[in-house]
Amino acid sequence: MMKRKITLKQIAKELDVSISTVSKSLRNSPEIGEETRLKVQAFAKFYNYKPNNIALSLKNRKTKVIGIIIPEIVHHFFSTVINGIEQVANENGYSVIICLSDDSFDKEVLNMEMLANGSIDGFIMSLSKETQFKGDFHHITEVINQGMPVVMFDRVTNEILCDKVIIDDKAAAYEAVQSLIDKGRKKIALVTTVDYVSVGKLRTDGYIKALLDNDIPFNENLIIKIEDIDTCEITIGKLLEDKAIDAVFAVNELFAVTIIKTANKIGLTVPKDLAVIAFTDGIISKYSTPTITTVSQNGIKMGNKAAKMLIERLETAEEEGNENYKTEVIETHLIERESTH
Amino acid sequence: MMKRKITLKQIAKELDVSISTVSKSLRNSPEIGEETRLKVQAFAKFYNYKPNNIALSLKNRKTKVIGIIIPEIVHHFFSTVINGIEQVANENGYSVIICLSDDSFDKEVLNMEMLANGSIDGFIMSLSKETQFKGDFHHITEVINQGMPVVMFDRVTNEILCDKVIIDDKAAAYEAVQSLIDKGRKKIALVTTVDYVSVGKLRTDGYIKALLDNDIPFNENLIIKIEDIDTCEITIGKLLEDKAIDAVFAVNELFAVTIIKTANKIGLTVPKDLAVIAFTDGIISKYSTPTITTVSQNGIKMGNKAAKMLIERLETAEEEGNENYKTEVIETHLIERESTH
DNA sequence: GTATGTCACGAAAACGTAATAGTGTTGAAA
DNA sequence: TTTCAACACTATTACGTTTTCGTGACATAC
Repeated sequence: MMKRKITLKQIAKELDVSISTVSKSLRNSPEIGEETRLKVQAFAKFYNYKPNNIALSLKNRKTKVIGIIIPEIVHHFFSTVINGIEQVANENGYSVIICLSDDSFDKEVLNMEMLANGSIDGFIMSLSKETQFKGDFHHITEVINQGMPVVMFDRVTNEILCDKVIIDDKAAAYEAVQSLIDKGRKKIALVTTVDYVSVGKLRTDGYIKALLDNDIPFNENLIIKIEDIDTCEITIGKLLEDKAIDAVFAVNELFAVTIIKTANKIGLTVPKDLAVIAFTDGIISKYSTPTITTVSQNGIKMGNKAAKMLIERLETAEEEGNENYKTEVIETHLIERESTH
Repeated sequence: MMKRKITLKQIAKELDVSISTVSKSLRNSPEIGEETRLKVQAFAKFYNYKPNNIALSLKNRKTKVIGIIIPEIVHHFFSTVINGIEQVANENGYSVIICLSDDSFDKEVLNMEMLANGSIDGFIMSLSKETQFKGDFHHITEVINQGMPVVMFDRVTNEILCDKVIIDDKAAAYEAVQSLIDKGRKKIALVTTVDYVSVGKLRTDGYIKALLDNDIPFNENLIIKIEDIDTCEITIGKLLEDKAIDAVFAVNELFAVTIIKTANKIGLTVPKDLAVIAFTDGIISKYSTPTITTVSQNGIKMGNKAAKMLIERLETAEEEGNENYKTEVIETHLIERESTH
């Protein structure tokens, strides 16, 4: 009971050989005679010897660990991305260490500094709201300058040069709004977030472009920006009652489901009176009543791709200066459900 | 550009003192003269010296990292628990490394072995379905025998002696069913999972006990066990049509929402014709139509507690044999919503 | 019989840190 | 003048690996 893991040194002592001999035996070095080699291997197997990861990390100057920094984890999209990252990480012998920024700049910085001191080989991250708001990215520049690769996904910034994985938010929003127009909807509102969240802005752009391309006048009053989900019902109620709209494009499914519930209270039927379409395909859309048409945002693929890019960069001899950073765009598509039927 | 992190050795060389002097200066040792100390500190600050975590881990024989093994992460309850763990871990200077078992025994074993080789100080885990089915826990016994503390949560087993955090599944199920009875429901069905998932069994026990305590005959035909969520609609439909039940207790919210949707199709109104109550308070229950009454299963608290117990055990001098393992029970309560009104 | 080579293994360095145990210089007490 | 302590620093070890470089013993070649 309570037998600490056995080390090379202990094996060496026990068998009365040198540490080098043990190490070489276990790696099947031809330098070691067969008899000794087999003896060592048998002994090691019996005591279930496994090399110590920390010692290996120190020696090899790499940890085989990927650091993930995301705003929150109780969030369908982000946890899906983690799942995607973990899949390919695991396939390639990497572990993932996860830190949450809680959408706080300070926590993001602290966590990154903590992990950057040798704990991981590279970062995969999505920016916190506060970081995007402040526009301060020095902590990211710093780790990159130290030679630690960073892959950003979803909430990215142009101010940092690194690998990125995103969806074409603008095009996807365009497609969504176009689909509403194709179904004969004329007066389409947009329910979005405040502007400093990069994706929010892009989606707004797509919305506007779709309207204009279809010669529908763009009316600023039909855009409402929500900062706090809990107090948005009044704003949404007003939108629905006053503006006589026949469709809403929401930038996330929480907004969408709130809109539907509010509409029902007012006496509007979805989709007859009001078509609703949402960004971010999550679990709510699938189980809401009516089910909600969404722009799928394939988190798994995004995570897969981000992990692949990071590992690729980690494992190719990093000849300084071949930093041809890529931005991968994950394709989206519309999942048609009841809310726009 | 591309300046690797500076080390004690480099500072020592640069300032022409010994490594020890640098180390001691940075830790404000009185052994070092003020002039030298300040000089070193200034230099270190300028070059943003931070001790290398890996080297510290190797030296101190502890990593300040907690390993988390869970079946899946795209899952409201589990991600909430992670959130709870991360909170207190962070407060105490720990990071979390997360591995997913995908409900596979082999992946669980592999991940644990990987992490157990020095990468972490202790485990927080919830058993995979397959592990519970097989009843094979040797991998857990092994890490415990190596002196690595393990805290299990939610899906636990009696066969392993270690700290545990659970909810009183039986009592909570009892309370839920009792509340249905109090509302005048007589014929209450149970929709649950297959038996080898520990929590499923306990919830069934609570259901039965509540019925019997209220002199309601227990009818085995009113219990249906679902193995695969995707093919359950037929089974559920049959239950609703044939058995003339007036309430359902579902062991998770996915079952609950499926039941409601099926009921609607058949022409039953929830809650008038059918009351529905679910275990596991997640995001679906809150946004479903009607909203679903649930037994809250406070994941944050569970994570908090699990992390506290683990850190407590890690940081108290581990005098061998003071293994008075505890099982903490997190209280639950009913969140009344529309589906049982 | 000397030179060369192979075999089988060991010693030591390196990764970066912290702590224990020295070491040389200075000044003061005896 | 000797002795001892204080001071300010250095050397060394240890954590657990892997790897490079040595080295002694023996055999073969010339």
